[in-house]
Amino acid sequence: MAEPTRWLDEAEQRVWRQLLSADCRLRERLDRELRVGANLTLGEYDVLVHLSEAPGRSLRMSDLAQRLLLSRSGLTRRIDGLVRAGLVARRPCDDDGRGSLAELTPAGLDRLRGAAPVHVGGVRRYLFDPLEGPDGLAGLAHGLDRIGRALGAE
Amino acid sequence: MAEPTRWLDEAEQRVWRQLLSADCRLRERLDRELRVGANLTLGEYDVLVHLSEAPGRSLRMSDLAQRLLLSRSGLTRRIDGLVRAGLVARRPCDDDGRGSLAELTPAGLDRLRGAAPVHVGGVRRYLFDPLEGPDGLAGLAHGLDRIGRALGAE
DNA sequence: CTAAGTTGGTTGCGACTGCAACCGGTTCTG
DNA sequence: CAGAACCGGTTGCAGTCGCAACCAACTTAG
Repeated sequence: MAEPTRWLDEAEQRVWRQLLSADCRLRERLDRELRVGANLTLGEYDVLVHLSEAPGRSLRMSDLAQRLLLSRSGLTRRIDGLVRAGLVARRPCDDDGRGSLAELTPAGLDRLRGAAPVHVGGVRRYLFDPLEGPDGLAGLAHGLDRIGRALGAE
Repeated sequence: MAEPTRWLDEAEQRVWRQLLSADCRLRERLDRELRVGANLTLGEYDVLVHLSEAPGRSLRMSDLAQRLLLSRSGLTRRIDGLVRAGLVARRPCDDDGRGSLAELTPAGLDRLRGAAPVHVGGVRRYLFDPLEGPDGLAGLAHGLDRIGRALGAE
């Protein structure tokens, strides 16, 4: 085999670096806005969103960890913090003695309602407004979809 | 003011989540491949790349930190590791007694040459191959460019 | 029914990061 | 030519993360 390595041309290199940079700065910005506007981390916000969309406003820990692209231990600690803050509660799982459910509390739902406008505003401002245009969104969506499939494959 | 918050529609929500997910998994994958294939972190690789492209294969610490989107303290420690590994050397800055230069060593350049094919292969496999197609790259590039400008503005 | 294997969640540990404080060197100001 | 303000780099500290080890509960095989 020993393929001779097809290097990246100028344009590809620029796109690649822009992707890393844009994403990094985007996360940073949104996290900061969320912290000052709703006293929530982007990661914590993500937990609340996923729980709020789940039936019963609750999810198994492992399930939630997978959706958040987080290790199980990472989720354990993130939930610890949210429990301390009273935004999430742990419940034992009825049909599996090992399991825990993370459940959104009323306070958690309130906090989420306060945070959502801040977050959505940022996403609009930094992501979708700049993409405004005919091919922008569709092209990006298409590309991301195919990248996602490639990542999910092997 | 008190705008009524324009929520994200279904498609926008999907794009946004895919962007976060794709980028997260992409970084993870590339980092892992680089670790096993060249014994380098993605962050360390990034340092070597930037140094190798700089005149004199060296850069001021602050300058480098900015390019890497890293805090100064973060860079100090990343360079610490690379110095211990013999891939980078610190040199005092001639025209400014406070400054330090990070300089790529010959060993660092060798290591970079070994790592580059691994990294480029991954970027091709997970980013550009999936984007193959007429509008894919151009659309994504355009979008990223505008996002970058929006992030850089305020 | 019991023993082995598997799965869900937590904990110890080390790695990495940013912020704030700090120190020496530089530049501005009177 | 001082003294103040500033700047570049490093360090203490706290927060977050993944991996490996662990325990308890479920499942499967004999």
